Amino acid sequence: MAKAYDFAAVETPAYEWWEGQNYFKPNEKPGAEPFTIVMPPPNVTGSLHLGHALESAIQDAMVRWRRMQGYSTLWLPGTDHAGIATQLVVERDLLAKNEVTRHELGREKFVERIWEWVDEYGDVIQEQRKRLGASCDWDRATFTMDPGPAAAVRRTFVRLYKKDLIYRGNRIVNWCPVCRTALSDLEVIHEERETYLYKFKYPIAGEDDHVTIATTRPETMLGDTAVAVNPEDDRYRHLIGKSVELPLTGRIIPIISDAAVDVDFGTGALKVTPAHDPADFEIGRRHGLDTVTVIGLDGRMTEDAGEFAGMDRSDARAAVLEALDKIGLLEAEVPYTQSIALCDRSKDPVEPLSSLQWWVKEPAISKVSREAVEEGKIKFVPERFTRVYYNWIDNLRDWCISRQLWWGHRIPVWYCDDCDETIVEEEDPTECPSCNGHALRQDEDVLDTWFSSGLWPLSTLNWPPEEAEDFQKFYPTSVMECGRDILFLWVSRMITLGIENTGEIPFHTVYLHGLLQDPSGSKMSKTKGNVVDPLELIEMYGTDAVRFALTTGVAPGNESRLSHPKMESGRNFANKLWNAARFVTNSLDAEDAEVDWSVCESPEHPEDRWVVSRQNRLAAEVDRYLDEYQIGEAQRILYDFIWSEYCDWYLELAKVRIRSQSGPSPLPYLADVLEKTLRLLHPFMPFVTEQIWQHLKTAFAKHGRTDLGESIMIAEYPVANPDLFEDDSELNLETLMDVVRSIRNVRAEMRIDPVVHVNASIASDEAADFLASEKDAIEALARAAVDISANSADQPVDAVTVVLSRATVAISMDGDFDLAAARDHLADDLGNATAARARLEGRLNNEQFLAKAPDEVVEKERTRLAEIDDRITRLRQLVGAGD
RNA sequence: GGGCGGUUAGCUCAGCUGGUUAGAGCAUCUGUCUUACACACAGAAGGUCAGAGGUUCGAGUCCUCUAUCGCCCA
Repeated sequence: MAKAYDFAAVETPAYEWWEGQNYFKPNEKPGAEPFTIVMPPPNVTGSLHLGHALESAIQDAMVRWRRMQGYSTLWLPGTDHAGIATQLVVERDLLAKNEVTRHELGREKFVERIWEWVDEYGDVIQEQRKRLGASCDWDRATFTMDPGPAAAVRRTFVRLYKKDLIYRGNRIVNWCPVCRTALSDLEVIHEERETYLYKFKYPIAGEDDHVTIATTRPETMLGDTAVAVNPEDDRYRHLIGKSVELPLTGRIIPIISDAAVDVDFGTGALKVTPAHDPADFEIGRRHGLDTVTVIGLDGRMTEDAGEFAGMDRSDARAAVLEALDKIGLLEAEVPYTQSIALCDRSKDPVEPLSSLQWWVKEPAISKVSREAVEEGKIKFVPERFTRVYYNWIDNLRDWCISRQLWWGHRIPVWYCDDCDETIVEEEDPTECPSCNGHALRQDEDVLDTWFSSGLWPLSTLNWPPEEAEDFQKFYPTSVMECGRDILFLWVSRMITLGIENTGEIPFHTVYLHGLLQDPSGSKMSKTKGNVVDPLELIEMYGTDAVRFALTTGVAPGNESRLSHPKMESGRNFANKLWNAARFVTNSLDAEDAEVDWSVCESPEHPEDRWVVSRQNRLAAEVDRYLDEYQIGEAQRILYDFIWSEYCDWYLELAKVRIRSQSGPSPLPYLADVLEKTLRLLHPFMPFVTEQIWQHLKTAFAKHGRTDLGESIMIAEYPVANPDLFEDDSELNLETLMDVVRSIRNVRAEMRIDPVVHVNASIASDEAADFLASEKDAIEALARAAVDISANSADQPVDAVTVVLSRATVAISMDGDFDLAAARDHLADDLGNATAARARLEGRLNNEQFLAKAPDEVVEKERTRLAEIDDRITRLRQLVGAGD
């Protein structure tokens, strides 16, 4: 093995080999329980970003873990057609290359062009994902515009329409003049901006009086069809029933009373623009007001805006203000912080417009989704998202699903021009069922992209039909893992549509990860220019390191910052593991006698018993954490075990025995524990573990062990054997470590040259025999000449003495050293111990504690008290000895 | 306005059924190329767990309030 781990040479070949071996496919073992994750489909136009990397790392870890446990594991990949995004990308490309607009090209040709684009670039992002080690079944990859998903879309639309859960209606929508389409509420973001609240005087018709209204959107006044006041408002009650002369238009509009008017906002008098404000729209409906549309779909003022017609809406705002000012009707401009609605894609202000769109009756359809969660059929990780989800469900409004785009699933609705019949069917109709006419026109619009992604767990499994093999086997899927930012946009819709279509939940667990931030804690975004390309990071640190950095020490649902030190730490860990393995394989290679593997489950030597015990506890803990979806914690304890126990202690201890060739050989444990630990770690760091495992396999084979199988990724995930948990060995090794550490500490504090050996006299009541058996180890690790006795009375007085919980260590050496300082240390220790004793005693003298605390806790405290008493006795002797 | 979070070492964060003296990585200080690893080793220093109340034998952990930062939905 090379001196350092070279990830660059390993990763791509390993991935290709795995894929070629078909390891990513669900196993066909009879009786194997399925485990399925449906990958959130990235946009076809997208390229891989860190969010995908995080998502892949988590999902791949879950999937690899379950696969190794023997589940018939399926991770389903796919891509999303991403309506607006893709249309814009191709539109720009078209303009740049061919200098034609999509309108010049025409719908049919343009859609063809998008398909060409998708065929050419659509795979890029998933090819990139392979670099992350994602073990998904690529043969099952699905695209949301494929015939399968298209059938799912039609089946669902028609079903919902026939159940009266989808309707077409004229309502206020969020209109993006840049994207030229309606948007759902979820595609609108809100941003606080410093603007002005303007106050206008509207003259009362036929009187020499006026009413002052306040607005943040002056240009809409051209479309006002009433002024509304609150019926309880004494200031304006006398005006109700009168009219005002709408400035700049000359229209006479009524003053009406409506309880919805907030008396405290602005002047308390509200200008009502039913065509351009959702609240006004409702007022207009209640009072039968006219609707005057003054802003068009292109964001320009319409003919009804009179002299302002053709102006851009923002120019019109300035012009209206100027015009009103000129005639003395602009009363005031007050600075005002306003939350404005922006299109999530174009970041342009959304224009509320009244228009005819298709809607899903969300409140009605989503009731079952809430119930599924309430009944515990679907669980959120972390659990707090349950409440977030309820809050969302309880405040739902209808979902606008039609989009004025060309790219997407065309709405399966046809209108008969002969008889006005509306036909909603899965199959394209050839004639009107009502009049048998053929003048059929399909609805021009396409569906919201999220409508088809909402069917993802169904369509990736080839539903419809219900009989589809994959659907039968893998639905409901297991875990839905995605960013918490798409809980409403995506997860809730999958739940709703899954239950609506099949009567069954689409997945039993929703695991939501937090968002990634840059090192300073800012959200990563293209506009900020702080996005990091995961592929660059992979080049720098290796895939395993990047995966490790993304998911270790991160709690589910929490934001995390990614930094270079974190990735360095991951890279260093991979290298550490590599080098430990290098030592093990070298040691195996250097051993002439064949290693006896049969002893692995029955260790004799205390060091071996210890490491086997620790390893088994590790396996148990990792299993528990993974069951609880605590991937970060699982990795943390793996890291700790490998670095701080296996490498720092077991391996160093083993060296001593290998050198001296005395006692039972540590080699079988050195190798076997490493091999099992690699398997435990594999789901998180797939490449380095596979590579090392292959080296181990070769080294094992030389010693007659050939049970390792083809690849670590299809090897069995280790299961803890509680029979091998060993409290005594663990306690003994703790004592050994304490002794070694105490000597090292004294050496460092006394600035003793590393080559100088010191003398250590160790006294211990309980552990003398054990420590005596570890004499070689202690001497080697502490660089000391050691003698061990059961009685501390024999220890030298002119030494630096350290009192440990199960031993007293007296360190002496030639030359000068500061005994007084050492004695001060002891006095401090005694002080601390006495204080700790007082606390313990207080607790144990408390009858409430004795009565109410569990027996084992009380017992533990008693043991501690005995230990501390012992310690205090020994400390007193030493402190006294100096006097 | 409604909802959900965060506040733990200099920095970034773990700490999920309440139970020893609260942990890690990075940074810092001291020493070391000790034959697996300087992407390393050994040692050290560093915290009133935001604040105040409460529940409890026992609170970083549960409850209430306050401060402060953030996110989501209107």
